[in-house]
Amino acid sequence: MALRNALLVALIDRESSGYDLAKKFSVSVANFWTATPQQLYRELEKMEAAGLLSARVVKQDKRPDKRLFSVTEAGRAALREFTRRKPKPTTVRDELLVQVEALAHADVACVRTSIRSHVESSGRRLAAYEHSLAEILGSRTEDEFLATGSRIGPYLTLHRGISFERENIAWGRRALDILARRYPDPTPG
Amino acid sequence: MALRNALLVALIDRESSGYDLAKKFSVSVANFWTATPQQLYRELEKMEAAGLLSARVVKQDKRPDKRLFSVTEAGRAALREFTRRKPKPTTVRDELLVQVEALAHADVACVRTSIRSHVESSGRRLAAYEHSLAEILGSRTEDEFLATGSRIGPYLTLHRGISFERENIAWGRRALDILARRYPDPTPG
DNA sequence: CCACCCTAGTCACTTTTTTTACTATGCATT
DNA sequence: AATGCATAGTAAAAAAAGTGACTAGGGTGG
Repeated sequence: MALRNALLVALIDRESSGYDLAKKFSVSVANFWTATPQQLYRELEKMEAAGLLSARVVKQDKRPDKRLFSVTEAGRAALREFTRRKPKPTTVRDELLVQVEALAHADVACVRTSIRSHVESSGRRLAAYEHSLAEILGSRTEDEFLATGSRIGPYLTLHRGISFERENIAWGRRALDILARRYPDPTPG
Repeated sequence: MALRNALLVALIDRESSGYDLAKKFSVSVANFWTATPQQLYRELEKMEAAGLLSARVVKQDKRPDKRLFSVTEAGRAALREFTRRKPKPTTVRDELLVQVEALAHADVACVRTSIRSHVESSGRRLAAYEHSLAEILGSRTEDEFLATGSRIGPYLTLHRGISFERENIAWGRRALDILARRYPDPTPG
């Protein structure tokens, strides 16, 4: 029932297909919720059955048909009701940190490679979030936006995502430095 | 199969009961993995059956018996093998951020309350992580520790947890400020 | 003395999530 | 001509996770 709320939010301003949502969940929404495409399609069906969403089929030229979902009045009410409840504590599952915690018993070279690739994907997500933020701000400064803008919610979650990814990158680089000192590469000669 | 690795790490330096682990997962391990006590007990059983752990019962005075689990050679090998594989991407599920994203359609007073309580629990976790870090460092400076210490892995994951919680707190406070300006409390008079 | 919390679990059930493999079409490469 | 990639999904099963209730002794506060 939790993915449900994330879907309501993702759909509230714009009707989308499952496919659109899958992309959205791999970028902006990824910031606070992760889900696979299969999860999305299933949950969308259930939500339509529950009357939270309505769907219409759009035929396309040279492309498969798609079903566009939009939030119904009942869906809006459910979302508002959700915002009144106490949110469940954040859950994090980070295999990289499990590997790092196990460092003394690990294959350190592999862990270093994993950290490097983690830093890279944080860099990609950071760029995507910063791009979205720039889009939201438009030509306004942050102060102007904060005084008058309408998308304060997305602004705030994007900022959280941006600082999270920046910290990921800073942490990863520092970890690599420390590991390079403690576990130097075998140098030729 | 992923909780499994987190359990191997949590047990690798010290045999523990399910109950001990539940506490550990609610503090230090919470940093990178979350699990309920039921999950732990179940997974411990399976891991014992798979030969990754061995268990012994300890009778206690004035307390229920407990079963202490420790990692076997096969368990160590499995952990090392795990560190060689590419870690799965981090998953985050944060209902608070879903609520914030929905701000324009939300009960703002409730969301503000949720942010406040989120900031408070981050504060508690931060204090716990900083305490653990101080324990790891002992009387050494960070530089001395980094040059000679043996618990580099836990040091690094704790640092990640600390910066994460600090960012949570900073973000939450800023969000509350912004919301206070945009949605002022109804002032009497 | 009762209510409640701490230790140390177990059991049953339900929901959620992940994994794997499919169906189709069109477009651009090689 | 075959290959892979993007679009736009569907299906089924297995694994993992979450919820709630229960046992049982001991200690603590009011």
